[in-house]
Amino acid sequence: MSEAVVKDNQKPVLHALKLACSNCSLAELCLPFGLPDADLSQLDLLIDQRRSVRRGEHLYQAGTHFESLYAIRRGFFKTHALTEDGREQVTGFHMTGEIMGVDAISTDIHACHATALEDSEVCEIPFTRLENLIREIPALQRQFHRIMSREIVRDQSVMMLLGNMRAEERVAAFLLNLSQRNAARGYSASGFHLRMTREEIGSFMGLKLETVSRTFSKLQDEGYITVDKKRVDIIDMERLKALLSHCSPRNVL
Amino acid sequence: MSEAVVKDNQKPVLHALKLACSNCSLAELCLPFGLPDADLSQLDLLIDQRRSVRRGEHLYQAGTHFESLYAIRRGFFKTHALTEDGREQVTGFHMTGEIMGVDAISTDIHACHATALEDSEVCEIPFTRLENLIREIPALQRQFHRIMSREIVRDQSVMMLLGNMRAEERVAAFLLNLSQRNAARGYSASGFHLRMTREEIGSFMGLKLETVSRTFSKLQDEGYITVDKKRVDIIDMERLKALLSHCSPRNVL
DNA sequence: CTCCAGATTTGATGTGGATCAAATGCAACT
DNA sequence: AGTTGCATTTGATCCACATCAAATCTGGAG
Repeated sequence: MSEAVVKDNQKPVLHALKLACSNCSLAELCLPFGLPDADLSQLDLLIDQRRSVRRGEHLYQAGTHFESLYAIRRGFFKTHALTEDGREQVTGFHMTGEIMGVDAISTDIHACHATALEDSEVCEIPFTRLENLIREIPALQRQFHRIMSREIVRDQSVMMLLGNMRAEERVAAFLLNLSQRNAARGYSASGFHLRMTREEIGSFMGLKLETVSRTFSKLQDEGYITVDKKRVDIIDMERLKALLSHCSPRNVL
Repeated sequence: MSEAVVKDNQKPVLHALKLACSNCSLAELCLPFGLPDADLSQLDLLIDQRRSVRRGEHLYQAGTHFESLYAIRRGFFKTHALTEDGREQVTGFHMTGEIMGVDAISTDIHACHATALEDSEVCEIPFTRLENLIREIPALQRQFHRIMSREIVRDQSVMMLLGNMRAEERVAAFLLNLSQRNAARGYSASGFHLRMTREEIGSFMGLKLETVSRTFSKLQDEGYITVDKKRVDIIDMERLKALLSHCSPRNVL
């Protein structure tokens, strides 16, 4: 679908305007981090396609052939897998500047689905060409390795969460994690709009949707947060963090 | 500290004999997979140090500076982190041919401890030099990316396990995983010796040690396996796999 | 606007695994 | 052999969360 769009003639103009990593504000969260301008423009050449994905549509599906990584330019995604009996397990939530698809490198097949939770745009990064460029630019190589490693650390702290924490702690950790990631993008750390349903939160955190809902209510009653459907405001950040103090030295989700 | 070890006694002789990736039987599980001989010898040059780690000793500790990855030449390790209140969470078990330490790339600080569960030997791979070599050898680059990606996939399937499965299923999945990895190394898929305690298994699987013990007993009573302290034999592999049939990811669309 | 399917909240009840407790087994000592 | 300290097993009880159920809310389609 988006292939057709790219080939249109007027595209190259938009192209130069919109696609360049060199003028992307997300640079320091994304692949270009730490690159000098000269190298940045090489990265620009690599990303010759952008895709927009409407809310509810998938960016890729589990089982399909892997060719590209995707950097989120705008929007919000979940990655998820289905079990044989049809239940779904959410494996992550992803926001602007984050790279999706690295799990597929090991087998050349996507291990999970990626679905937009709001209207989104991604930069498509052909992986073979990225590997070539990585060999030319040490700083890009280092940043790419960091991104993969960060994903491993992130997954391992989710493992700790699922293995050790009770419901209240899990939800607190989840909210604090969203808060931090919002802050890193220049948005409010204390108030935000949830893009996912209670069920998706529960799936990610190993809880049932009813438990997520009850826990939100409980945290609200106890003055940690206010919740109004998808809107969450953290009222007492310190106390919320204190809920987790005994769970982990550093690696909180 | 490891520098000191290298200096003592007869070590350098063993060195030349045993260190070469080129004659290492683990090659296809490890970094050298797919490399032509010419490139292999370059990899040999990189690995100029081997460390032996006695049972119970750590290979590295969380919080220490990261310099090298480690390939397990012989032995068995756990990686684990401590929570503030002193509980430990096991984040993985690692056997011959596997690479440890990739989680530290993101921050240059080790995110977890690595402790030998039996007397072991590892090849130390200085990371900066590995990155240099990776830029020279595309096949090595690809294999390294696969290894990182595989770790991500592995962690995500543990997340699914912790989020979805009941105790019996978790233990079955754990045993089947060990079985597969043994088989991949040319050992028996049906019978093996557990290197870790019930408590460590429980920590990894999000269960208490008593639950692990009870579940072993239950699986034995029902004819799936036999357990005699650390020795486990899988009696009915098919039925054991069937326990998981409805949990496994369905990658078809 | 109304209608309707899905999302959320809240209550009542059940249960799997945690917790508490105690006996036994086993390896490394002396 | 006896002692010590940890690992394991097994039983009894408890509780956090799942499950079942129902009411309410919400947003999108017509």
